[in-house]
Amino acid sequence: MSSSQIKLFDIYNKLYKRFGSQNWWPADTDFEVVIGAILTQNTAWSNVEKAIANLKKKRLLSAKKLRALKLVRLAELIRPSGYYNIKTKRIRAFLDCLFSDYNGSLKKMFKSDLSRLRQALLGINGIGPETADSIILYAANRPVFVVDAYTRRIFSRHDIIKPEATYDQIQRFFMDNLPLDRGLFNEYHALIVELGKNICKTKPRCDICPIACFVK
DNA sequence: GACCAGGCACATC
DNA sequence: GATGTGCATGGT
Repeated sequence: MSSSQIKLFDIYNKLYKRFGSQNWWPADTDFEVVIGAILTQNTAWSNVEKAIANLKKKRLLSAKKLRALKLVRLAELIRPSGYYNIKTKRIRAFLDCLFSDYNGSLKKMFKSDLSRLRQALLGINGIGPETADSIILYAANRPVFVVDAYTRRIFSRHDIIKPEATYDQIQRFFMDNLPLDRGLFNEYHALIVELGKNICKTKPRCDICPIACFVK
């Protein structure tokens, strides 16, 4: 094993030991994962939960129901998640793609091979690499590594990646140095988020960041 | 009241 | 290609 491989396994093991299984994604259906992935863009999950709860309460959390909903009504329901006007358009854009290209069926959409699925998702306005990969990993159950702000912050602080590395470069680093295991990728990303939520809020904390005791 | 959160698109240079 | 800005609510 290379030193990068050893480091990534070591960090994973330490995170798992510290935080345990995260059981991601917190959703009842694949469609809920998709909506949650869009709603959580640059947003605290606690706010997303309120928006999802609104949709669930009205029994609207399905592709068909949401598609039939007026945009102002959708915006009103997802309001607690913030950026609600933009997110309304993004959800709509996803649904447009889902219905025009896959007959409204997530199952059909997820059947295409991994790179075609990723390209299709990235082609939707409002779905960038992290949202696309979250959908692919946590809804389509395919092995892609999800990179987020915490991943960059934590791993660059520990000199494992460069802070200026692109999304694709960081993703490649993880996927080149870990087995392509969707269970592992699922848990690893969730653990990184859990660590980030707990301690890695602002840059100046780096020196006293408790992650040091996990990594070093 | 400031700062942040599981991003992304778009404008401008 | 790099850098800056708008989008918005709710918790600390």
